[in-house]
Amino acid sequence: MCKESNCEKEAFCLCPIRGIVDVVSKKWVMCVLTSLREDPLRYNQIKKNIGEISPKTLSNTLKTLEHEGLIERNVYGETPPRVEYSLTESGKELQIALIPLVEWVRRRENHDELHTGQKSHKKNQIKNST
Amino acid sequence: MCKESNCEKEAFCLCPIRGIVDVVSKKWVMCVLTSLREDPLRYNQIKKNIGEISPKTLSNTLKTLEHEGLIERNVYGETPPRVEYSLTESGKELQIALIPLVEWVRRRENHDELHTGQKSHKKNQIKNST
DNA sequence: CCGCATCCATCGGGATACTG
DNA sequence: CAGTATCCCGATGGATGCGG
Repeated sequence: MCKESNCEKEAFCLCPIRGIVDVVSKKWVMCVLTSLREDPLRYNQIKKNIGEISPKTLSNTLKTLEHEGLIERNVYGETPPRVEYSLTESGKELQIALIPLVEWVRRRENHDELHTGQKSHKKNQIKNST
Repeated sequence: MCKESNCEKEAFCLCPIRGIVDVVSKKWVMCVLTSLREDPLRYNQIKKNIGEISPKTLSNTLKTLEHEGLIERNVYGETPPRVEYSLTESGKELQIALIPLVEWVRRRENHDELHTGQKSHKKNQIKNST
């Protein structure tokens, strides 16, 4: 039994993915992973791709992803220095595992537009009562 | 083209799911959704199921999930008051869409144990340099 | 070019007490 | 029972400047 939600049928418990969901929900992780889908990229290429990300945040994001085994960091001892980031096998498999979620989101957006004429979700979450 | 990560092939871009991933990554969302998988539950039943969650946090979590259309809130005008929460169709479909992710996590945990004798990920992320 | 160091604002979430 | 009100803390991420 999962001790976090006390669900009996552990095979169907969602709690095990809390860890990875914490990771992929970091603000820029999705964008970085998507940027690396095709080819290895260098730090500043990723930065330019995404645009508004600050260097510290990109740095942290890349470290987390490397630590999780989702991307690889390859250093080439050149001057000027050259560092390339690429997806690992695990990272590619993660993207595949996320496809059904992408499709679910797209379906939901379509329903929203059909019923209400606008996208209703995903903006304005409930905020803490301050 | 996705403007967030500038990825050309929008069909494969992960950015669209950032919204829902933000939601499901809230600390207790997975546990709540799992708790509701079988039957409708009342506020304090969910609370007791999960155990350590604070009332404010559970309240906010439920509001967010309701706002996202993933759960339904049913009030029965009784004394003492009775409020039941249940999954909507959309909520059930979300859980189904997450199954590949659950399986990916399980595979990854198995690999970790085979190679290192322990679970290596999901603890100690890199923290901000303070 | 690839970052790290520092400062700062914001936010999610815990603990606890209280109310309709 | 089903929440709200209040206070508090740690973590995240933006902006900017510096270093190898």
